[in-house]
Amino acid sequence: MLLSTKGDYGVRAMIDLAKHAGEGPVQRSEIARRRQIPESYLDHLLAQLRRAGFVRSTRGPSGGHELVKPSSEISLLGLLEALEGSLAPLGCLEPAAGDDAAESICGQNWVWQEIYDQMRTRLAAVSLAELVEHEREHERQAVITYNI
Amino acid sequence: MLLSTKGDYGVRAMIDLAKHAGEGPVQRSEIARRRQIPESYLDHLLAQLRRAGFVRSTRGPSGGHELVKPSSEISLLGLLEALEGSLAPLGCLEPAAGDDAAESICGQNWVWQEIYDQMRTRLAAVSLAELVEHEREHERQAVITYNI
DNA sequence: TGATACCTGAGTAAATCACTCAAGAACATC
DNA sequence: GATGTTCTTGAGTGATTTACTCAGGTATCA
Ligand code: FES
Ligand code: FES
Repeated sequence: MLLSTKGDYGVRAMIDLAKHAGEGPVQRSEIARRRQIPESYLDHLLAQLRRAGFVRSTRGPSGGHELVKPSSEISLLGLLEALEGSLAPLGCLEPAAGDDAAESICGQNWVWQEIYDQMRTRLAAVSLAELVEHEREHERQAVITYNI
Repeated sequence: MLLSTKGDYGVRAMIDLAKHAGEGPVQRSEIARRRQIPESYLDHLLAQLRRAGFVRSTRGPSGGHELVKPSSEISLLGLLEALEGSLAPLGCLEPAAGDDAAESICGQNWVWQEIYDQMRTRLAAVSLAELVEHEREHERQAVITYNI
């Protein structure tokens, strides 16, 4: 598995923040409840997101977290790489300082390089705003189904 | 990282076998040396590949391993899935019996489903024979470079 | 029968994962 | 300025996975 809970939870949290953007700070306890994330674990993820410059936070009563940039300017790629580090499917694909000796010994390198590039391109093209929109659409569908 | 050394070593070994197909059994010690794989570890990988039906082996002096099918009929996808299990980048994408409740709670599901499908399609389209051919090409290039 | 090679399962050190806990620092309100 | 709320940080932990090794066994050939 390429993504750990870190990436998954982190994106969930960001979707939540994006959904409530402009309504003032959102508290971690609310995010945790709504998105089913252990609260004490979410702490660390929010800290990481803040250090990465995606989120700003205020302390004290009625404090919480909010997005720094508009959600349309945040790509899924940027988010996930901030949370997970490199998304490379293989160690030898990481840009880890001139260690391309592996290619000569291992013949599947090029296929994975292709796949990795495609993956990154796709992830870069998806914005947080799009994820929120998708979720809203999904909710509408659910309501319609329920009403029938 | 999606792939562990298991998948990497396993494919390396298979490339080696494909390269020497038709020349009788290849010994694990040779594979290990040529492909830089710990020999005692390779044992387990070859056993797994045999159980998965990719390789047949003969014991005793001048024994070893050889491919069961022609290398053109072995896809990289089949190989890797036999070695690594599912290649799903996220737990919730595994076909693990009607657990699609995750989609309703997590909004990035669909993007990864797309990426996963593309990845599998690409991997299915690459055969072991192609990997060998690529490696041969690479060797030729290296020789030319060396000669200049 | 003995040398050669594969086969198998147990074991293991190190790393990573998915958290929890506890102490602290900033902030708002009364 | 005391109090309670909320974020902040680091340390610690059990479970799991990774990447192996090792010891003993089995089949085959000469
Ligand atoms: S070492 Fe990179 S693909 Fe094998
Ligand atoms: S739970 Fe599957 S993408 Fe988040």
